Amino acid sequence: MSVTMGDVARLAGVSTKSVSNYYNGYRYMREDTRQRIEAAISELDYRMNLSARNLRSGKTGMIMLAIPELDQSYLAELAQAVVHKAEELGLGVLIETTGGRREREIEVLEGSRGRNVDGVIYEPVALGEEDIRKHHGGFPIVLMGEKVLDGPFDHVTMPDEAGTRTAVSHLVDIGCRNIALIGLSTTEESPGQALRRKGYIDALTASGLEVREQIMMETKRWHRADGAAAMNRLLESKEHVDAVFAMNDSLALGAMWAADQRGVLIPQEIAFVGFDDTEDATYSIPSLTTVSPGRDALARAAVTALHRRISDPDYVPGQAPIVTDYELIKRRSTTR
Amino acid sequence: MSVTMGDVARLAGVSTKSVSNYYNGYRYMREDTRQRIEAAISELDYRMNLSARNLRSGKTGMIMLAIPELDQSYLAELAQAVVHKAEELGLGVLIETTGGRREREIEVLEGSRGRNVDGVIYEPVALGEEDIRKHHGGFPIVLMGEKVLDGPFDHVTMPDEAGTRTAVSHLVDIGCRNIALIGLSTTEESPGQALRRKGYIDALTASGLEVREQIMMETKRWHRADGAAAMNRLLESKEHVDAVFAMNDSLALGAMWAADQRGVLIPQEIAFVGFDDTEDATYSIPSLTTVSPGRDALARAAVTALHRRISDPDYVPGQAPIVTDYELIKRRSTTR
DNA sequence: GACGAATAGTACATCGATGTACATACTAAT
DNA sequence: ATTAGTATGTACATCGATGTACTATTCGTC
Repeated sequence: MSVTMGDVARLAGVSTKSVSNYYNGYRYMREDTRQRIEAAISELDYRMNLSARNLRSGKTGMIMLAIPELDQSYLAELAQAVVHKAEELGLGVLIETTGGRREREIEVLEGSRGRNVDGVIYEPVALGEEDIRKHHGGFPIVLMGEKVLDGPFDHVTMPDEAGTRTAVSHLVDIGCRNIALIGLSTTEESPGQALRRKGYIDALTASGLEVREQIMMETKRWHRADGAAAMNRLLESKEHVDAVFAMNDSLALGAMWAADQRGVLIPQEIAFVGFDDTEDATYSIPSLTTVSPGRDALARAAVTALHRRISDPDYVPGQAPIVTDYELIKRRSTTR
Repeated sequence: MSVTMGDVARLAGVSTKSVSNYYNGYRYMREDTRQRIEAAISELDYRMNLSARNLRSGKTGMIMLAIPELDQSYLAELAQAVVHKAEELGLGVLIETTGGRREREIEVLEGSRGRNVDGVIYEPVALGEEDIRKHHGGFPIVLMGEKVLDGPFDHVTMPDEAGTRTAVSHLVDIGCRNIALIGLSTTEESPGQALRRKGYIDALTASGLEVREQIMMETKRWHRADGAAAMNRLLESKEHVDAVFAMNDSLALGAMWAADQRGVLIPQEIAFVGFDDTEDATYSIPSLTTVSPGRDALARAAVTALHRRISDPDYVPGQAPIVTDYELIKRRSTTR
């Protein structure tokens, strides 16, 4: 059927092991042997069967990235960064989307989605500490998002709380006193969500402002449509609002859009801040002030940690999570 | 080391083949045998070694999606759709980004990126007909984008030319007479790009309008930043322009942003139309008129065709490309 | 010119699931 | 009672690359 290493070896007049050695960069090989092998490979148009290599070596050279969805700017940009970094290390990336649904997240965690990977970078949304401990399938995992438990996992995370605090404080600094929140969960809260909520409340409290439940809006997901819907509810409620902090850029952009539709002047009447610093935020009209959470650094850290965990059997996952730096990017949506 | 099928078989008191049969849904198995096997599996917490299965069966259950980049809304949304459809068919998706670079595209095509996949969905940008014919590595491929050659490939494509013509005609209909184009290539043109250019020129010609090279702007890539830069050049050139057709939504949004920055009124002074109907376009301020190219249908068609090609040895790739339907979505960026 | 170290290459078993070919048991109909 | 299916299960070779363990050759140095 297909060309095997044995065929190449025969043509080159060497053993299959020598061909294998050639591919694996074995040091001790005479130049002419190498050339004969190369000639045989191209003559036969040989391509190695990776399933066989994987079986024998016990590795696949692939990692899985399990995220809620790809069609959200932040996650797409994150995925892109992960793919890039993985490529540098010679790893392929299999992308699995969970839709943030519990049952799918458990499947991924148990490994019953049964993909052939050496390890997983995993962003849980719906699963809590107990679930993760219980369903973990035994393969290397790097968790993105807050450290929810001690366990044999690396954690990489962004400064949700501090970033949010800084963002909300900035709104206070420019004179806002009625700062709405968009993005609370309608169901169970993800860890990152909880921390952003906490950051918001702390910032208000620290500035002596009242925390008003009426202007803390829930959304089902974190897309533009959800932000727009939440903003509409907020405007219809007639609560006084002079600023909005949204839990991510998509929500903020959707909210801005809804406000604009109703003739609200941005930022004069209502200022907006988002979180994530996606490309969209730079080029929105008006451009959006947002928290840049070190997305690339996060992706690099995750892939690097996973790679180390896979290739070094003695590696022990760090107990402290890796936290990236953040920066508040001030743009026109908060320029008064 | 790890639990094998043999261990399960021993515990259940059957042969390994029976365990294998269990996994593969073999019809003839007594209920109590099935239950013993299930019990043994969960007792041992057994997980099948997929490399072994892949080696033996010659398939991997994985397909590759090779696209220029993930951090562009259209491609992210496309990837999401592909992952979803693939999941329905039980396939995993490995994502490889080429950056639109020739050498990377060739690597993918030759299979020297050496990933373990049954087939590839491939969106070439920098490669021409000759390249594809020459470098094709022999595995099933579905090409996205214009049909560049006859060969053992399925093609799925969007109505680039007709969509563009409709979009530009709409600008004429609302009274625009000086319609700029943004998104020409600085280097070699991709097939889709060529067709959009053609659609633009044809629409102008059909309306008796002059085709002016001075207002046909080149961009290096198709991101917002490129659109903004092109718009700035256009505005600085002092050429009279009352509308912009951009080759995709990102370019259009970047261009709109740049125009807004310079105080241009949108759409009164300049109207904008994009292509792709990404989520961003719905929620931009003002919302963007754009061509919806049937993204989901495209993704479904591509995955379905590839799946059939992989699983049915008699399947012969269609000679005619699969072309999706399009629709012009009219929004505020062209409402006068 | 003899010895150890470095260099170059080989034969064969092995990774773990599945296809092939075959052996029973059980049922229903002749 | 015999036959012909149908249902249920097994033994063993096999997929293709690589690790192990071993042999053979070369080289520098005392």
